[in-house]
Amino acid sequence: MGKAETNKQIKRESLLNTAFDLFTTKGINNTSIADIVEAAGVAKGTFYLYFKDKYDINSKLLVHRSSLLFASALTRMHEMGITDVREKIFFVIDDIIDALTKDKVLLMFISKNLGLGFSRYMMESPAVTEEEPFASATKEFIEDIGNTISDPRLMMYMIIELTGSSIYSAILYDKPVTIDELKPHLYKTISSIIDQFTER
Amino acid sequence: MGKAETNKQIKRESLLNTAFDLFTTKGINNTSIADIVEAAGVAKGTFYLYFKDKYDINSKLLVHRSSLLFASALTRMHEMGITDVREKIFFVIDDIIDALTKDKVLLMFISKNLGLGFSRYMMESPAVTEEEPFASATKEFIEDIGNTISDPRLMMYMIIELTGSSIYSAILYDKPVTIDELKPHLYKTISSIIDQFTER
Amino acid sequence: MGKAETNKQIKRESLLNTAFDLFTTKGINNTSIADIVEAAGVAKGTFYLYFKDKYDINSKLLVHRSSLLFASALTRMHEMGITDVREKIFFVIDDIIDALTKDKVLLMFISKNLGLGFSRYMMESPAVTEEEPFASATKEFIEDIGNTISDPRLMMYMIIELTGSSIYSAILYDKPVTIDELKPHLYKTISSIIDQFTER
Amino acid sequence: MGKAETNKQIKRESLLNTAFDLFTTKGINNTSIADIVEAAGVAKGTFYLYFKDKYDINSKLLVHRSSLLFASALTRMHEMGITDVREKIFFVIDDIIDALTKDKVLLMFISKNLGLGFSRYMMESPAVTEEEPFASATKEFIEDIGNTISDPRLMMYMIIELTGSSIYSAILYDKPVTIDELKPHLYKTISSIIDQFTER
DNA sequence: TATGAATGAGGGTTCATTCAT
DNA sequence: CATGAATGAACCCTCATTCAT
Repeated sequence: MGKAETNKQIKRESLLNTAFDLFTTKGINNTSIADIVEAAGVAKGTFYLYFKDKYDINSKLLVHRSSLLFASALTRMHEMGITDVREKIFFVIDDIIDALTKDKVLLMFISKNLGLGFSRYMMESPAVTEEEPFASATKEFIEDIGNTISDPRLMMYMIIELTGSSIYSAILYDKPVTIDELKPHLYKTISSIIDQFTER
Repeated sequence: MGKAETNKQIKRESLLNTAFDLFTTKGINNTSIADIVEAAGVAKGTFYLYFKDKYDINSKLLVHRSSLLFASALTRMHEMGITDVREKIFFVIDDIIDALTKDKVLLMFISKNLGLGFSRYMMESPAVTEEEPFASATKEFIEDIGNTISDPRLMMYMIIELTGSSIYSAILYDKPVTIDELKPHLYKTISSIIDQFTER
Repeated sequence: MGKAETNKQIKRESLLNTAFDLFTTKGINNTSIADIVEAAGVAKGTFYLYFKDKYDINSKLLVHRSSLLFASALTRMHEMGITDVREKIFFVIDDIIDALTKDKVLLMFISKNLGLGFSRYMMESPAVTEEEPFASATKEFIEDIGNTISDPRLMMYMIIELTGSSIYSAILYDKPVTIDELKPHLYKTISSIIDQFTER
Repeated sequence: MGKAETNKQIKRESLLNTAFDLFTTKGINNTSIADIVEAAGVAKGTFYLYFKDKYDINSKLLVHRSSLLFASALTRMHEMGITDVREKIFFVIDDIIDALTKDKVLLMFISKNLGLGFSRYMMESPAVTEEEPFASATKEFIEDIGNTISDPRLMMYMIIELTGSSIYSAILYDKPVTIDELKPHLYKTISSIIDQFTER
């Protein structure tokens, strides 16, 4: 609780934020630890008190930022009191797309790191995430929709892969169409994926 | 044509193949030019007679290897004498998935380089590809299906993104399901995407 | 005397013992102060309350451990009530060899630190030793044998150098012979050294 | 033979000599590779073309310098046409002591590196020495005296250990006596060691 | 063309030491 | 007395690139 403890958190946060800025601006390969500490205003040795190397800080950033993204979408979903499964899925997807449209830097950061395999990270490796709140929220969501969906994990995998990979270029470069032009087709396809997995 | 000319080609090929092996084994970041020339059996200076740096050799590899993949699928498609558009699309997708299932190293190499944005590379940047045969084949294919498809580029974009991102984990890790378990769902979804874009 | 005083001694001892273990295991060059304090379970700053640096703790260890070795040999010698000079010398040498044969780690530690020049340390530098009991015991011993030996310091120098340097490899590696095979030759040579210095 | 090859040797020699000077002046622990290359007038990277690290250059120096010492003593011995074994041994010992008395820096360098165990290095590890001429010369010498000596290796071990450890302090500090005062006693002792091993 | 020795800037990492708590 | 976060100098080592041969 003391002043020291607070100071530590400030240093850590400062390093995280600075690293995020530099990684998204110059790329992780062109960012040196010297760059990070200089911009963060701490000594070089201090970096190593908090992180193993720049890949460590990078993965911690990734977990933290993308967890927030998904968690806040789920929170809002609950606040809305939505009950229908299809509506739930669309709400979450839509919320995340909106957030990423507003925060293109975050979109680039997440895309570069996850590459193909967006969902692997989101759905499987709780060991990697290490963030209990997020992991449990994801699990809960999948169990929740499991009542009406035959294979909820596979369905979410397909939806997330399709969405994650197709919105990137649309949001950032309006290519091959703008995100607003893409959405109708995307949602129609998602809808048909849900159909496939809905028990009749 | 002469012996010298041949020797040059041998050196170039040797560097390309060696670089591919090292990049896929150790990753491009952990591969130095010293590593490449040593394994290829040429002198350090020789490298610079053929390539600008290791990113240059990497992008040339990417273009070459993935062009072959797509071109050979199209060739086989023509050989089969398929006329139906839907069948054409399925044939090409299936052929590429088969090839990548058999050559996982190539799958990893392509995935790591393209990340999200598989289709951007395949459909758009002729400047990047610089390979006429491949670029024209792609163009031709898109024009070909344009007769029955309302927005062929967007449709191919969605199909390729969905396919490219979802098969990676399935082929390499059998996660969340094996490629054989994924295929029925993938093809059903592709089918519904084609439906969306088919003029009635 | 109080509890605080005791606690201080515990910390100091803990640091000394930990340092000994690490120095003999990893070598002094590969042992950092961070290593020592971590293993000893004290804070970094605490180290500097007791020692100047790792070379300080090393030399204090050396003095302490080798003093004990020699002092206990002399004590046992007195207990035995030996009177003959030649017997005294052999008893002390034998006792130390036995002790070092049983404690090879200590042998390595002393050897590494003293290198050539075993006797310089034992016979001369009272400034380095700073340990009165040990210094006086040595002095007393030399004076004691001075009655029958012409140049007791030089004689002890030669005996100690010969012994100290030849037993190391024999005890640790059985090279070029085992310590038991070496002993007869060693003692015969020591005997002839004593002869040289014995007044007739 | 070319100019390049010569230049390489010059660089290597320069690094070796510079390192020797610095190691003997400042000690190996206080000498950085930056110090060495700066004094040698080459770039940092050049160091690594010839040596693995500073311990590598150190051990190469040790082998080279001490080989020369022993080899030149043997050469002179042969030139003298000495036939008596006892005389041979005394000649070699005397020659080396003379050389080390004249080159105290070399004496310190060798002493610091070999510590106890001078003879282990000289008599046993041909793998460490890697210098054929020296190794074979040593072997030859030992075989040579084997005709009249029962266990020539053990005898040489004892002589070398006694000599190596006792002359150090005498030459460098005149302690406990000067080298000239030590010699008579040393030789008398060596003589009695030879006696022990001489077959009657 | 081909070579490979030489370069030296640059990056990652360690660690003794300090000092506010 | 004791702590341990913070420091930043120092060091090791790599490696893309050049250029005389």
